[in-house]
Amino acid sequence: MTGPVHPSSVAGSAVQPVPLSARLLDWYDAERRHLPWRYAPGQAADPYRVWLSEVMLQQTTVAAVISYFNAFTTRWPTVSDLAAADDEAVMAAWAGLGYYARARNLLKCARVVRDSHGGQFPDTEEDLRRLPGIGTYTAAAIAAIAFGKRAVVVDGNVERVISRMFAVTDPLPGSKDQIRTLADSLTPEERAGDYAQAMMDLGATLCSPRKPACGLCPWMRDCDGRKQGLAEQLPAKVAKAEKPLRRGVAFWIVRWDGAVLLRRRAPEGLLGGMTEVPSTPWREEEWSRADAVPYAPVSADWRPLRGLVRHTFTHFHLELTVLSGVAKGGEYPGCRWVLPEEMEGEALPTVMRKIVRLALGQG
DNA sequence: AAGACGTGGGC
DNA sequence: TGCCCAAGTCT
Repeated sequence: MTGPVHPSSVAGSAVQPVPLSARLLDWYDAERRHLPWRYAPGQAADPYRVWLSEVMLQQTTVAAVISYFNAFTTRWPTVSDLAAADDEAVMAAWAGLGYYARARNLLKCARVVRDSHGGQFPDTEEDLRRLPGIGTYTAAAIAAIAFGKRAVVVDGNVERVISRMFAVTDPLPGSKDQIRTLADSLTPEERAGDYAQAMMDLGATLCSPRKPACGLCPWMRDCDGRKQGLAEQLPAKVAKAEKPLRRGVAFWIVRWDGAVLLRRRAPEGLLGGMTEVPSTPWREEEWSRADAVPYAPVSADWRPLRGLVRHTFTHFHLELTVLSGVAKGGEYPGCRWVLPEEMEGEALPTVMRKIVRLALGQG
């Protein structure tokens, strides 16, 4: 045997090997999943919806994205609508999805498209790459899916598929260039968008991180990783650093009418631009009451709430205790009074909603 | 050019 | 329970 056996496209003696890409596309056509941002074959993709979905899907599961995508496209049907939106409204609509720099860059990008591109997304990877929040992957994905351009689309799924297919044992992220070159070698000229989505779908379904369904894979016979019994162990990755534990004290400040004092976080950095329950900084050292209270935006007769809020971010664990106090009201810099029934519409990230839940539960 | 940057689900 | 993971980007 000199190489992989390819099925023939036509029965007969003139055996034409079917390229790997064609076999993947056949699989995709048969297994095509219906997602709100996906279009029927032959239907023109709306670059706005492609862009929005790709940004939402960065490091985020399909299941988590669907309701946000539907909410955004209903409320802001075009990139011009989004460009005209209030920052606060967009941040509130994004609340819970995570990686909030994406939402800040989403607005920046929409406004650049409006102001510098006549309201139309550019159609080349190079120009897309210049827009805020669009990196190598997203530029390639939009070029391929929205504009049908051949592009080497490499996300985490593709890295997994390719590293298995070619039995790349060097660990990520060092092997990224190698994987990109190999991915390039398989990428066809035709059906660029379908091929990109097919690769990602393959990684998301059959070629999954654990228990890959090799028996159903259109590339089963060609996969070096499977042949070598390595598939499930790939891609290799360098070990991640341990997450430190940080601690903080949050201040649940209630006014006579039940309104709670919330604060706007700094525009950049962790949870940048989002709303918070005021708190001390988060540090590894434990807080004494005397250490913490000077960070409260108001003075009050503090009473500790029962329990603890635990939350894990990408790079640290967080434990928050909560001090509750009653304040007279008034204005405080960067702060607003919000009734509990209005919390829903606030740009409160999940960790902050955990504090709200804890406090309201002891109302 | 490592590290910052969220969250929820699965095992 | 705790760790790994998901359609990455920015600095």
